[in-house]
Amino acid sequence: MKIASWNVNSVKARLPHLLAFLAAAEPDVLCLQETKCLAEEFPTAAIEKLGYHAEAVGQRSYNGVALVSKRPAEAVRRSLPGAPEDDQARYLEAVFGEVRVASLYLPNGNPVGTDKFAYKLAWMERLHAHARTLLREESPFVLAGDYNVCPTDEDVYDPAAFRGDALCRPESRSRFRALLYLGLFDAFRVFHREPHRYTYWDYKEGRWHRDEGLRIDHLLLSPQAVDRIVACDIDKGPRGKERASDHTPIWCELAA
DNA sequence: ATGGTAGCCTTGCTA
Repeated sequence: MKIASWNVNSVKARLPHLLAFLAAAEPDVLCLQETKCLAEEFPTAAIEKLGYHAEAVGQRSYNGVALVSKRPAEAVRRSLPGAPEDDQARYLEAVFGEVRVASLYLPNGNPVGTDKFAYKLAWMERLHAHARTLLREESPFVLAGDYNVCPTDEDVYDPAAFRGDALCRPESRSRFRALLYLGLFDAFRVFHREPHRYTYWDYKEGRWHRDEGLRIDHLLLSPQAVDRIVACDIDKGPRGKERASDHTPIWCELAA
């Protein structure tokens, strides 16, 4: 079972690239973030032509997440528990066979010191509480998405320049580590120890061409999912295309 | 030389 995650930075602007990725990579489940469109405007028909199903939550202009899958989603959860007043479309979770998969778009949190940073940290604490609940089931699950956290300085092209950034602040990193301390695994690091492997490159200043990026898109796996993992990697192909998203997909393969 | 890019029901905000 192949599970991929990709922040597409507008699903409408990226539809040709999205369809090409589905056809080439053939993931069983693809988690999308920053779709930037209402659920009823999600390009479901084009995706269904490739034999995929789609579930989406969205809002105008910002945020929005989706699950694109070969088999239909079951037991769909359309928000992260813990804050019923939170109307930002950042979390979607469903069951596909024996594996539960979430597509999440964690708040960016910049600028530090504002309510945006406080919202990010609170959102991470809600995610921690929810992960703890899911772990009690002792079943395979994958929390996939744009975490907007560089776990260590090895995940940043210029750690000094990002020291004060919400993606690298100690408060963000400690909450990310708290997810690992629960027993979740950073799937990429199960297979790759080398530093400076990125999933995001800023559009500005030629960052892509100089490979100056950040590793902020992650697949966090429950122990029962890690027991099945056979591969995980970053697919840099889509980032190199014309009119690319600023993120590229990360994927893992779980044995049946 | 305080810039640069991309997307959005755009003229400012988010990333």
